[in-house]
Amino acid sequence: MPDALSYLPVLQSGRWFAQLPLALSEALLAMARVRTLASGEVLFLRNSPPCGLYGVVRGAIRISGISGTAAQGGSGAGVKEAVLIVLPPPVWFGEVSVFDSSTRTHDAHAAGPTTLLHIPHDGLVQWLQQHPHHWRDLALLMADKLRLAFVTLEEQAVLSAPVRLARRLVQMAQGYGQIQAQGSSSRTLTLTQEQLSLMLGISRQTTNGILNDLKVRHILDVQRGQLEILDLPALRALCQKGPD
Amino acid sequence: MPDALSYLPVLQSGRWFAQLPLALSEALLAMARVRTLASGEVLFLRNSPPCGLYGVVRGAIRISGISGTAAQGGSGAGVKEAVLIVLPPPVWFGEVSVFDSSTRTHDAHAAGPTTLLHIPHDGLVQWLQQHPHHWRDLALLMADKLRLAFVTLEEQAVLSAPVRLARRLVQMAQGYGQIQAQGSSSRTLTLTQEQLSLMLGISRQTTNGILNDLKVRHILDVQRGQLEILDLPALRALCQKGPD
DNA sequence: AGTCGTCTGTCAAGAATCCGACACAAATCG
DNA sequence: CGATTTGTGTCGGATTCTTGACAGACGACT
Repeated sequence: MPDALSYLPVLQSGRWFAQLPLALSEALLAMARVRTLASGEVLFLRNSPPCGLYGVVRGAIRISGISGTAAQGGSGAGVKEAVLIVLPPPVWFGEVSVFDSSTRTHDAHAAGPTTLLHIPHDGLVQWLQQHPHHWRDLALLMADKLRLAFVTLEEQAVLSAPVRLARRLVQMAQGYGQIQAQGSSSRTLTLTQEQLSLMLGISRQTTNGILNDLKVRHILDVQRGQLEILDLPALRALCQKGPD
Repeated sequence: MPDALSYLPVLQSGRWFAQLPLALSEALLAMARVRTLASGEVLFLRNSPPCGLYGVVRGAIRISGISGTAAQGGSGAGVKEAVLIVLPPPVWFGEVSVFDSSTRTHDAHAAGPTTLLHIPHDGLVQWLQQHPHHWRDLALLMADKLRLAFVTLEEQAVLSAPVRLARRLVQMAQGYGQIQAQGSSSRTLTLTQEQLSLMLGISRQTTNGILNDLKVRHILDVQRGQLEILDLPALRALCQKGPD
């Protein structure tokens, strides 16, 4: 089991972590426990008590609203799963419960084999009580997410499905604003079309149609369970309103 | 000009403010400046620098954004305004910028004659630096909003328009979870149908249709520029999935 | 190798929603 | 007071999206 320190390079590529005061980032690493999850394994479920802060260092975590991985196609009352987001490295999450000690609002599953750093709740809170000005640093994580949520909410209300899809892909490629350096103009996203459709609140078929269109235009490469962005500038251009 | 203290009863009805440690709530009141706005007046605009924290004590503040494509269509194509939310007393807002000192993500206008308490940015930050464990208390405001945003995001993706409308009305009637005591089973909301439609991301016509349906069923009273909830339990019942 | 489950591609029917248009009522304002 | 603006009610056609269904492709497992 590798030490938390060995993931420092990954973590440093994240905007939030990289900007932390040394005292806090070192304390986080010192308190961190490395945890690995198999694909699909549950990290926590809705309404479970606060368990601390997590940082993704490998794989991804799927945050979803209504659990239902039973995979029964069944034609009955479709209990739709609402995937909120799929978090890639080096994103940190779970901080809301650290602040208000309230229960989780969503389920968290591993999307593929995943490695996390886990900062247990009690230890973190105790440390913060002794170093209270770092509450602000932790709160910056919430501030980022709140801004992101506002943007997403606004887009959802105003933009058409194809544009929303394009924007989401761009956001994901940039680690939801958390990845600092990039340089590479292409990037591979590991998720199924169905997961993507659930994130956008549209049907799988519609998603498939839009994806195909992007594929024909050589903007994306679509493969089983993953998407590769071939032409990021073109994708960005589609993020404006113009449908076609 | 009344003193900030005179608004204490209103403020105390809010969940967040009421639960604050005395030291913080007293400091807020001491730093607060009372500010009144005429209907439609601008409080701040997107991209403006952080100006501090605000608490609504009378009237309401409309938080809105515009899908910012700066494209001036020759045909005068609609620049859609996306209303995020209309904040009634005793809601506090503007805290995100206090944490990250970054610019505003949205426009804030007065929806009707409005009175605010304004805690200027610099003074608040300075005070918090001297009492750093209160950063956490302020962060609770963000935690509440993040939870609310997550729920809204999920609803937007999964629920039908009529259900979303019902839920939004219920939420508004409860001050988005910020109003503690209630008791009154009816409540008047001051907003136009168009604003409501923009909040939900549906067209005015669709909104009008749903509203009419609720009116016929004596759940709502619909008047020019305002809605009155007549039957809150019935409205709550509609918040489940069943369309009709 | 063969089987099975998942993911993808595609179709057509039908529902929901949007859009432009228009009439009308209520507020606002000179 | 009449003129203008703003908000509401309503229509029908165009558009988008959903639903359900099915076939093929790929990967995993025995």
